[in-house]
Amino acid sequence: MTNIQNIRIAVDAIVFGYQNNQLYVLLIQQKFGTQESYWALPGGLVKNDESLQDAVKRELKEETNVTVTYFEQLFTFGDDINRDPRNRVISVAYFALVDPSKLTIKADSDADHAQWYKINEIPDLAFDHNDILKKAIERLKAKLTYEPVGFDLLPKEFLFSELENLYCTILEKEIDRRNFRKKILSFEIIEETDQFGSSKSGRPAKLFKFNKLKYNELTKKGFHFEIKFA
Amino acid sequence: MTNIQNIRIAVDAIVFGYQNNQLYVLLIQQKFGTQESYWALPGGLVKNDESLQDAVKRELKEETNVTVTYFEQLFTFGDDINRDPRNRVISVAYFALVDPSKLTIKADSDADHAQWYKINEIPDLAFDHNDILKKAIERLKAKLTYEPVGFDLLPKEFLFSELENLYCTILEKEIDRRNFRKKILSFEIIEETDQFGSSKSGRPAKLFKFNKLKYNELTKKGFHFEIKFA
DNA sequence: CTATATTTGTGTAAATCTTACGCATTTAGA
DNA sequence: TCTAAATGCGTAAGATTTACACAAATATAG
Repeated sequence: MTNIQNIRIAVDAIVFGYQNNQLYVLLIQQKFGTQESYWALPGGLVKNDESLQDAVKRELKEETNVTVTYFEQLFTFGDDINRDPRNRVISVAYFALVDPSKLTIKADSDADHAQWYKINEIPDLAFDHNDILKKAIERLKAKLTYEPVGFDLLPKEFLFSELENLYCTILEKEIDRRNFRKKILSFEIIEETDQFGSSKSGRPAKLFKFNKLKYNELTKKGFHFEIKFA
Repeated sequence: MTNIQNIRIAVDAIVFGYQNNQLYVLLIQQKFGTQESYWALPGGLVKNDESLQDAVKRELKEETNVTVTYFEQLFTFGDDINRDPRNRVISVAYFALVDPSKLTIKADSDADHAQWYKINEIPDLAFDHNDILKKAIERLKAKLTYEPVGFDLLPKEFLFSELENLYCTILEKEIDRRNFRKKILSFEIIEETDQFGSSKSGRPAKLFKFNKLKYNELTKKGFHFEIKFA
């Protein structure tokens, strides 16, 4: 019998990206270990002198070359003692959002191979990563309705129809286009630019941008972002 | 230089109780260590073969003799590398609710001393426990508005005025008594009993009880509990 | 160059929900 | 028996949400 604690602590990142009316997650392919060849969430062990947040950022940089725009702790997975067959590992999962349009992921390094996966084409992942991802999707859905995180998945300037499609796609719901627009505009946290977006056909649409400063101010005054659907 | 991870993993519990129109937190007094004589949240190191949840329950039982009615993971504190001056310790904090009226806490053991503290009379706590508590209070406030957790703080049978006071006290807001009652009753998740509660003066009031089964059924059908205030 | 398909931008009436109140009822105690 | 205290119920005004229709601006097919 030993009293010495022998538990590793790791971090994992669930990075969501949105493009072409599709929600994606960033996965990496394990190149070694018992879970070899399985795809997995980016992550790894925390260093002794490193904060949890720094650990996630470092792993993301190392494994995928991605820097995220939104970032928060999701949940700590440590109830299944054998979630990692090698050792007892407790993992602090982080939830992150990024606009994938402007970044290049590490696609062909020696060690790891990072890739965007469509949310409804996720394979069997290593460890309990399918569970972790499930929880992250729930969080994303919930968060979309009560915080303006959708903008972190879009380019700085975006079309109203893109925002609308993002909500429809991720929440898997029908939304009345007109009521949605009215609601969002009533918050006065997004602004019209003088640019027009490029669409294939139909009337050209103005580009909008999210005014985060304004949002923060309003929040301080008691404003609460909320999108509900029938 | 060493590559060996040397980080401990602990759990802490923030146990809320409500009595006499007051919100309380359960604290224990440290009997050893650098933080001796400081009050602290109950908690301790996770054992190698123990789930996080079991660790919290065990520590609570050992240190305070309390078994909680509601229980969920709050947050993992691991960004401040020196939050524990002895070692690097990452702590998974759990948020718990209990009706204190029916239980006896461990008040005078050799090792630890557990005690309810009024939420606005909290002393300087050990480690970063004041921060943890702050986050727990925020969670409690938020949760009260979108999940029926208030009932876990009350006896099985309660007066409407007790429920109302609980909301007023914890959320630190004025509520219109009549609108509050109407709202809660409209959910059809609490039931009138044929018992009457004992009040000092005024018209006697019926006791009510929360029908958790009904709530779960309704939730499956898409019902969403929500209490908002002006 | 005209007609058609496609997407954007705006408005309004009905229904629902929230808010702000008033008053009668039932008890304990002066 | 009168008063204070608390409960229980109701309703009108205001605000918000929902459902739905049509004109405007462009690309493309003919």
